[in-house]
Amino acid sequence: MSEKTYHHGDLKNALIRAGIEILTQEGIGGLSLRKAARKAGVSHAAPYAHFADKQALIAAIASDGHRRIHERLAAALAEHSDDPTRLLLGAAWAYIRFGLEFPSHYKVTFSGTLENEHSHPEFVDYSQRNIRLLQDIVEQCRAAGILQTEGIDSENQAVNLWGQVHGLVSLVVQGQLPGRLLGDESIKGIFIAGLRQMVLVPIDEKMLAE
Amino acid sequence: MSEKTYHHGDLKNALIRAGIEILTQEGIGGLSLRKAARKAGVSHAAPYAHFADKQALIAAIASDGHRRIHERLAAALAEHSDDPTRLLLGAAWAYIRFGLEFPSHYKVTFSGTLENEHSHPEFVDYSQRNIRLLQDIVEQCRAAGILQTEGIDSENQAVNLWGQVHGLVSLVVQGQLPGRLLGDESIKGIFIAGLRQMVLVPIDEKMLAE
DNA sequence: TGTACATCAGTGAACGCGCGTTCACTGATGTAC
DNA sequence: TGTACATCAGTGAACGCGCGTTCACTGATGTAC
Repeated sequence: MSEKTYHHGDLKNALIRAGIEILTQEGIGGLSLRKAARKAGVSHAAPYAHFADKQALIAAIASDGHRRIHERLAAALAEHSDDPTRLLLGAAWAYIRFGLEFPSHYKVTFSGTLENEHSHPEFVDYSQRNIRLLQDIVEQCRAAGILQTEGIDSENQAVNLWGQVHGLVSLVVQGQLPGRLLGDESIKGIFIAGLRQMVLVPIDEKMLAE
Repeated sequence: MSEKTYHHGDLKNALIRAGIEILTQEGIGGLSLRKAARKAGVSHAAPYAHFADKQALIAAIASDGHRRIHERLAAALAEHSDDPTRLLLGAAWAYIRFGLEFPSHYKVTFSGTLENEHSHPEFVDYSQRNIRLLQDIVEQCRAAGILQTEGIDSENQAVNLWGQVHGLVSLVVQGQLPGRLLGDESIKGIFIAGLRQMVLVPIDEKMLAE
């Protein structure tokens, strides 16, 4: 993989990876096509063979964020197919952990750096896959009597749940919470306390393994 | 206010207003010190008499966002001092409306465009004033038996509530929700449904006047 | 009331920079025969 | 297996641009006497 050849072979993905690294190290302001090309060991014009413009690279990175979240949610779904309470907790916590581990990637995925979401169908697809997956999870929980079904349909409930978790991650990632609340344990506590109010069965903090 | 004088008189605030306008019209990427100066009718070097650098202008705009939110929350508090249910609904809805009316301003306030939040004490102050105000509201609701008090302290509860509302606004403002869910009425519905799950008394949609 | 002077908000030229994007090109690859 | 050729991913020079920031300056303001 590290031989230098005229043709890179996997430049598109290499640029996405490079972009994510730049994001992680320098934040959103530091991302440029030229820098990504440099990091991938390629001339600054090479990206144009794979991306129409800078926005297209950003769209690819944002889509990749959704894809990674999808992976994690799907893994939770597979692991806890027998226990909806653990499923809900596991999925939400997996989501939160992605945000905390890769704050800059998370921000690009959600913070509107992408200017015209709807002109990047691949981004919209990935995003909607996640909504659907979340709605599946919510429906399993409703069927098992873990979530209220009265006065709210499953789509609304899924959006609310997503909003709650996303909001919490955003506040943390964007430095809006006082420092005292920022530790992993503290965030877990806040998250559990919030979930407890929505869920109809008792929740034990120890259900969040790892 | 519109005579042309050598000394502007209120340039600092004029630049903040200009910045907010640019944000509204062109989004975050369009904001530059030079453009704000142009819009305020002043040479491109003039801003440096009032802001140390570009980040300082961004910090001022973000602080102004928090200030405006504070105004709205305080107004809700004053208006509904006798009815905690309406207070909670009114405050949350006032917050949401600010985000929907001024999406770009909202984004700058919360989306981490500001690089080093903690080196802008004025921003931190404004942000913490809002947390405190929200916590006051939560405490009133707890005392009135409208919010659960078991298993969650008022700070956690305030952060959760904030997270939920902020998350919902963010998803909308950043185009993450399918178009079908984006109307004002639809958002109101989602919001009410979410709140209903957290609040111990019945909520009537009509409580959200306006 | 009038004058001298310190203060400071604004000007405009100049700097260097990295960026996005285009273009004519070249080197490698794979396929038809 | 060998050759001709189309395809296309990559190169490097060049473009124009707006930006952040600095600096020596100038015009207005207000205050001490």
